[in-house]
Amino acid sequence: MRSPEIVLKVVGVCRTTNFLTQLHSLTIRTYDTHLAAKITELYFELLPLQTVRKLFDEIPHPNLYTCNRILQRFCGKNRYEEVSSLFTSMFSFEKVDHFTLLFALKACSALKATNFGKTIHGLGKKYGMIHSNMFLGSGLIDMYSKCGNMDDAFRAFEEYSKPDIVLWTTVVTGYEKNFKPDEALAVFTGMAMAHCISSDPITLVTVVSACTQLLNLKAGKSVHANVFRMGYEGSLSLSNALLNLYAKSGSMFYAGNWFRVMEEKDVISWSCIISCCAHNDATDRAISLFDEMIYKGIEPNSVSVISALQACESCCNLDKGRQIHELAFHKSLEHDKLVSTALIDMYMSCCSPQEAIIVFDRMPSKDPVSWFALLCGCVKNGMANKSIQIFCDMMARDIQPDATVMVKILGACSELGVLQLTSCLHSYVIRGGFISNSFIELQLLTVMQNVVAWMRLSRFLRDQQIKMLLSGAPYSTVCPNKVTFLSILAACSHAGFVEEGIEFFNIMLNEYQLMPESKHYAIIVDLLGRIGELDKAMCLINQMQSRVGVHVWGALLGACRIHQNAEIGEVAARNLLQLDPDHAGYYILLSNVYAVDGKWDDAAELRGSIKERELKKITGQSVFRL
DNA sequence: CTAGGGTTAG
Repeated sequence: MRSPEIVLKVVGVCRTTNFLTQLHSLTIRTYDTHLAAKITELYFELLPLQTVRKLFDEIPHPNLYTCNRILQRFCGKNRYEEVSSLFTSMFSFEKVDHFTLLFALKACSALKATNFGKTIHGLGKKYGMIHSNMFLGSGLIDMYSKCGNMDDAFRAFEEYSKPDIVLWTTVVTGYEKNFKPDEALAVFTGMAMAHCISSDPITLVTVVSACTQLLNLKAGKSVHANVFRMGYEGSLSLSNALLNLYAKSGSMFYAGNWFRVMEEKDVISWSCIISCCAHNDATDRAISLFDEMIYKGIEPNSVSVISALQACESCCNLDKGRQIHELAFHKSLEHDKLVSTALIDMYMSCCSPQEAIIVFDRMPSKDPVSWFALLCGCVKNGMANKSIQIFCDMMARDIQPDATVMVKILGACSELGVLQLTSCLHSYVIRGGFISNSFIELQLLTVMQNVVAWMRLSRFLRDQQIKMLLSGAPYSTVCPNKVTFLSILAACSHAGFVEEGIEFFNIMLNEYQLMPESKHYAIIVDLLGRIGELDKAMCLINQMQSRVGVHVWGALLGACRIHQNAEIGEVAARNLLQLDPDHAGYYILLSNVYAVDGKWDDAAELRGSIKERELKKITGQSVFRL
C-alpha cells in the first residue's frame, strides 16, 4: 500500500482516526497533492478543528484548491480567525485566486476588519480580478457594508459599469442593514427606473424591510401589488417580510388578514404573528397562536419561544411562562442566550425573581444583556441590595455597564440608600465619562442629582446635627412638624440608617407628641423589615391609630418576601388586596409567598382569581415607593 | 472539483 492512487480508493471505505494518522504521514512523505486534498476533507469530518489546522500546516506544498477548500470549511464553521491567518500564509506564497479572496472577504466581514478588507480589495485590483468577476464585487460590497462602511461599499459598487441584480441588491441591503432605509429605497428606485433592471424576490425582501424600518405602509403595499403582478407570491420569505411589515407598521388587523391567506407558513411566519399579538395587547391570542403552532407540528425555535414568553410577561401569566420554559428545556433551547434572557425578563415581570435568578445561574455563558435583564428585574422587584450585588459582580467580571445600566443601578441606590456604594458609583460615573446620548445623559444627571441630595442630607444626619437641634427644641427656634419628620425619616431610609430612623420616630412620638401618619409608619415598617424585625413591624402596625395605608402593607409584604415569612406576608397581602382589589401584582406577590411556603393549592386558587378578574398587570409600579 | 444578495428576536 504505497501508491497514493490505491490509498485514495481505500479512503472511501475505511475512516478511522488510526488510518488517518497513517495517511497523514504518507501525505507528508509523498508530497501528493490529490492525497492532500482528500485528506483535508477527512480531517474536517473526523478531527477537532484545532487539530485540523495543526495537521494541515504539516502538509508540504498543498495546492491552491486544497487551500481554498480548507478556507471554505473554516468559513462554514465560523472560524474566521483561522481563515484570516491561513490567508496571510497563503498570500506569502503568492497563491491566491478569486475564490481565496472571497473567503478572506467573508472573514473580514465577520471580524469587522475593514483595513484587511481594503488590502484584499487592492489585491483584487492588482491582479485584475475585479471586473471579470461579479462574485468578487458583491463580496466586496457586502464586506464594506457589514463593516458599517457604506461609503466604500458604494464606491466599490461604482467600479462596475454594468452591475447585475445581485450587486444592486447587495447595495440596497447594505443601506437597509446600516439603518439607512431612505438610501436603500432610493437605490432601489434608481435601479428600477433609471436602469430598468427588474427586481427578483430577494431584492423585494430587502425593499420590504426598508419600508418596515420607515413604517411606510403605503410604499410597502405598492411593493405587495408588484409581488402579485410579477408572480412572486410563492416566495415564502417575501410573504414573511410583508407579514412583518404589516405587523410592525400597520395593525394586527392587516397582519392577521395576510397571515390567514398566506398559502405556506413556516416557523418565521408564526413567530412574526405571535410577536405582533404579544406587543399589541393581544397576549391571550399570542399564547393561543403559540399553542396552535405546536399543535400543528411546527417545530418551535428560539424566536417563537421568546415571543411567546414576552406574551406571558406582559399579561403576568406565570403558569404559562413556566410551561413554555419546560418546552424550551425539552427542545434544548434553554441555554440559548436570548431565550434565557427572555425567561429572566418573564420571571422578573411575573414577580418571581427567585426563578429568574435560577435561570441566570444555569446559563453556561452570560452575555451583558442577560446581566442587564437580571439587574433591571431586581430593581423592578424592589431588591435593591441584590441589584447592587449584581452590579459589583459585573464589575468584578469586567463587564462594562452602559449608561442605561448606570441609570438603573443609581435608581436602586437612591431608593434603598446605600451611601458608600452610591459615592463609589458617583465617582465611577464621572471617571467613566458616560456621555453617549443626550437622553441618557439627562436621565443620568437627574438620578445623580437625587442621589447627591440624599447623600448631603445623610451626612448631615450622621453628624447628628439634626438630632441635637431637635432635642434642644425648647431652646431653639426650630419647630418641627410632621412633614419635617417625614423628610428626616425618608432620609434615614435612603441612607440605610435603620437605628437612627427608629430613634427619630421615637423623638417625634415622645418629645413632640406628634401623631405619626400612615406614611411615617410605612418608612418605619420598611426600616424594621430590612433588619428582619418583622414581628416588631407587625406589632407597630397593630398599634396604629390612623388608617393603615397601602404603603405600610406594601413595605411589610416586601420585607416578608425577602425574609421568606409566609405567615406575616399573607396578612400583609390580604390587607393590600382589600385596599386595592384590582392590583394584579399583589395577587402574584401573595401567590409567591404561598409557593415559598409550599401552599400550592392556595397559590393555584389565587392565580385562578386573577384570571377570573382578567386583571392587567400594572408595570413598573413599586409598592415600596413613599 | 470551490463562489455573490433575503425574512422573525434581547
